[in-house]
Amino acid sequence: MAQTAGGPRARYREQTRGEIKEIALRQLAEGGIGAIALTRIAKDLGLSGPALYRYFASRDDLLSALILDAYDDIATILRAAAGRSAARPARERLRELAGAYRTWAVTQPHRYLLLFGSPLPGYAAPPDTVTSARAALGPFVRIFAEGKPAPAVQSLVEQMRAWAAREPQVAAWVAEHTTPTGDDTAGVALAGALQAWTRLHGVLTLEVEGQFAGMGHDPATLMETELHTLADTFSLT
Amino acid sequence: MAQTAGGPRARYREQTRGEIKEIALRQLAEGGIGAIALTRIAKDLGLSGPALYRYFASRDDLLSALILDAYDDIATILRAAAGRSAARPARERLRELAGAYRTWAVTQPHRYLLLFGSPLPGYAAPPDTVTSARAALGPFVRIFAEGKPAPAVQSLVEQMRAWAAREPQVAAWVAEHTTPTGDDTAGVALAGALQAWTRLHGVLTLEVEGQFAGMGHDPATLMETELHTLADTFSLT
DNA sequence: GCCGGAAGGTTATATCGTCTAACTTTCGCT
DNA sequence: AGCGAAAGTTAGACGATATAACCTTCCGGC
Repeated sequence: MAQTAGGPRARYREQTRGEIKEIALRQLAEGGIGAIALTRIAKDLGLSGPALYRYFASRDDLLSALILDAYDDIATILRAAAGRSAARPARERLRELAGAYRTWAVTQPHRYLLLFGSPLPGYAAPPDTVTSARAALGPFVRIFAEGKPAPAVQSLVEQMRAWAAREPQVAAWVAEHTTPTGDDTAGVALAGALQAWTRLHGVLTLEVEGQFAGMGHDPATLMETELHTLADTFSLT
Repeated sequence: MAQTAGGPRARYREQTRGEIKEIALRQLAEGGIGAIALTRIAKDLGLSGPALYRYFASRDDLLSALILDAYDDIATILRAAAGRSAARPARERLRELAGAYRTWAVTQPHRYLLLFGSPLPGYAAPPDTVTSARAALGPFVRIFAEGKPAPAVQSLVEQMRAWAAREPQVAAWVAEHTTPTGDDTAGVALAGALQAWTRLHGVLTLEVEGQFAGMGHDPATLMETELHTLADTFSLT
């Protein structure tokens, strides 16, 4: 986080915001999103009621902050996983990334659900989340840039190629993570990353929500199978 | 639904329960799960407040009913899709099933999220949901029973085979949907169905939650790609 | 050093939601 | 005809979000 310099007032403010978020995360872990209650946070802090509104304009505002933090967190651990395995073959890098992602998700399921569970009633994701989500996906893009996609995924590759061609920001984002080798690198890289992300979520949301309860498989095995076959589809080394 | 015979009292009761659920679905469609409020339902019905508790013991009780209805609904449309395409090759049957499933989800996203969005605070899924979920998956099991899985999915197939061997109910459920041809039909069928379900959810939850907003692809294409490659993995005809 | 004003905190209150308690009314059934 | 359960009512406890109106602390410029 930034240094939060400024006067002592600003520093105190930032610290209090931090404490509030901390307690909110505890409530989240204990009872899910619905259990995050400003009044109870206030009580925990020894404050009373409306004082919290000095720090967060509304409950949604607090939740937004938690969501942004979580995205940042994920981006960080994924960057770390990517760095840790940078020298290894693409398949293993994918495995490492996915493993880090899954660990994050299953060790703090409520936080994962905060990001990917049902969107809140009237809640509209702040535009920053798109940026953050992209940052998180970056490492996946890099991996699939080297892929040679099977015919079955061709139309998806084509759509992604067109997307990158249409929006310069996207092309720039891809370029940031790849050293372009061929012509439609961007399309392949984006398609692979999208599929990887989608498959991870397929497994993880079901696992984290407990929908696999009573089914005789190890979710980790399912996830690895999903990524294994994806790596095959893109002929990853 | 059953004839709900019995006295006129029972019939009236059942009808009122139906109206309550109807209004609840409307609120769900308009504002998500959080927008379902017993008091407002009561107002809509011209009743006042606590009267609803004669029909549903609690808000969670009402939600449970909605969830069960939704599962039944899905099972029904999937059965229909399976019947509609019974004579066609496995790949096309998969496509038909997935299409029906996706249509259901995207035309009533809130209802889909009711089933697969974040679980409610203290809500524990009634055991019936497991039954219902299994019923919904049945048609997928049938399709993959004919598959010849690639080596990449072997460990998953093995786990599912062991599961069926361990729990007679599961074996019976599989047998109900297949005409066993080989030895480990059950393992293959279950693994394929599980993967199909997982992939569908990966795409659909992201789509329905709007997480694909601003990404340059058609979710339908992504879904078809995902299933196409799965069909390849299982060498479906 | 001092004092003006913003930031932090308070209590009171409106509103809305779930759910219980206690009472009354309706109406099917014997 | 009338018993009794089902259906409905009002009153109210409780907890949550959020606003209003009002003190209090203390940073910072002069």
